[in-house]
Amino acid sequence: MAKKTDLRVKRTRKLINDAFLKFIEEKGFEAMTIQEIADEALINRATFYLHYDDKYDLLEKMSADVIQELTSVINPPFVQADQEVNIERLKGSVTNVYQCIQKHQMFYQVMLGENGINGFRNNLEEVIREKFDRHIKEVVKDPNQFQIPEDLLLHFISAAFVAVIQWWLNQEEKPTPEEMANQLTKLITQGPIQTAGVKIE
Amino acid sequence: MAKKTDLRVKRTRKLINDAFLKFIEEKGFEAMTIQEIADEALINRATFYLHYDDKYDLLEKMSADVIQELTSVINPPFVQADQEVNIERLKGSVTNVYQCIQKHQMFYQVMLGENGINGFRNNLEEVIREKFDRHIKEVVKDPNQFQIPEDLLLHFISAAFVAVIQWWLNQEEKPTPEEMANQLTKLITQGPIQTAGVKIE
DNA sequence: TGATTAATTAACACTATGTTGTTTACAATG
DNA sequence: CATTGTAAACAACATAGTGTTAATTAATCA
Repeated sequence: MAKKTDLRVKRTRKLINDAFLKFIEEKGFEAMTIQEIADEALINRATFYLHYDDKYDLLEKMSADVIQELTSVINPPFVQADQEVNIERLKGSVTNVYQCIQKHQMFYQVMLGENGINGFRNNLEEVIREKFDRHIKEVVKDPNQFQIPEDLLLHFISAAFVAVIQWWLNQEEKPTPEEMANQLTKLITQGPIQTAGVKIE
Repeated sequence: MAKKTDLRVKRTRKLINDAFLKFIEEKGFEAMTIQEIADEALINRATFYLHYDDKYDLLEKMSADVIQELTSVINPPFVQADQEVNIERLKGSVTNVYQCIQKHQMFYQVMLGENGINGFRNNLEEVIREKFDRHIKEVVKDPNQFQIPEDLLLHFISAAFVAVIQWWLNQEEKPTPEEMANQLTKLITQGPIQTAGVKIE
C-alpha cells in the first residue's frame, strides 16, 4: 500500500467503495450506473473517472485487494513428507481463512451473495486451487497414487471449499471459524456420503 | 413447448440463438449489443424485440429450456429405505446427466466456460440441490444421523457436482459419461483426500 | 499562508436502448 | 390459388448512459 497522502483522495475512494457495495447488494453490479454511484457517494460523476476507468476497473481493484489478503493466510504444508495429511495444520489454515473472511464479512457477503459478482467466486476458487496445486506438486512424488486426474481433484476441492464459505455467509447464526474447520475436515476426509451417516453398499 | 407453426419464427429464433451463443463465446454476455446480435442473425434489430424483451430475457429463456431437460434425467432414489446408497443407481443417474450435457455440449461449454454466464452455474447447482433435498427428506427419518447441517452438505455436493461438470467440459479428450460417473462416485464416497491416495493421520 | 492538487461544473460527441407506425413479404388456411 | 393473418423490415424518435475536456473552485499539505 502506497501512502495516500491526500485526505480528499482517501475519503473519495471510501465513499465510492461504500456506494458500490451498497448498490451491488441492492440491485446488482450490472444494473448500477456510474451516475448513481456518484450521487450516493456525494461526488461528481467526473470525479469517479479521476479514480477509476469504469465500474469494471473499480470491481477488479476492490476484489484484488481482498483476495490478496486472503491468500496470505493460507499456509501449507498440510501434507507431510510421509504422505499423511496433517489434520491440525489443515484445520488451522481453514480457521485462518474463516477469520479473515469474518473480518471483511460485509464485503464477502455482498460479493458472494444473491446479487453478487459471480466472477469473484471464480477468482476465489482459482486462488485456492493454485495454493493447493503448488503444495501438492511439492509433496506428491508418484502421480499414480491419484485414483483420478489431479486437476479434477483440485477443481472438486476448491469449488466445494468456496461453496461452504458461501453457505456460511448466508447463515443467520454463523458457526465459529473453528467449527467450520471441523465440518469441512469431516467432509473432505470422509466424503459427503459418510458424513451424512449413510451406509455405502 | 407450444408448436411454432410459422417457419419464419422458427428460423428467426434459431438465428438469434446461434448469434447469441457465438457472441457469448467470443466476447461475453455483457459486452454484446442487440444490434450486433441482429446483424449476425441477419435480422432487423426491431425484430429482436418482437421475440424477446431484452438480452436478459433471451438468456433466461434459453437457460430454462436446457436446464429443464437436464433435471428430467436425474431420477432418485439413490438411497434405499435401509439407509444404504444404491451405487449403481447413482452412477446411472450421473451417466444420464453427462449424456444430456454431451447432447448440448456446445451450449454448456459456452455457458459454463471462460466467458460464460455465471448465474447459469448457480441455476444448475440450485436445481441439483433441490432434487437431492427432496429425495433426502423422503428417505432420512432421523435428522441426527447427519454429522453436519443437512443444508451445508447439500451445498457441498451440488457445488462439487457442477465443478466436475465444468472441468469435464474444458477437457480436450473427455472421459466418457460412465467414467465420469465412476470418478465422481469415488470422490463422494471416499472423499477427496483418500481419492488422492493420501493417508489420514 | 501560499503552493499544490483534488474536486466541481457544464458541455461535448458518441453509442445503445426500447418504441412506434407504416410497409412489405410470406405461410397457412379454405 | 387466392385470401388473410401475421412476422419481419424499415426508418425515425426520445431517452439514457458513457467517457472526455477545459475552466473554475476549494480543500489539504508543508
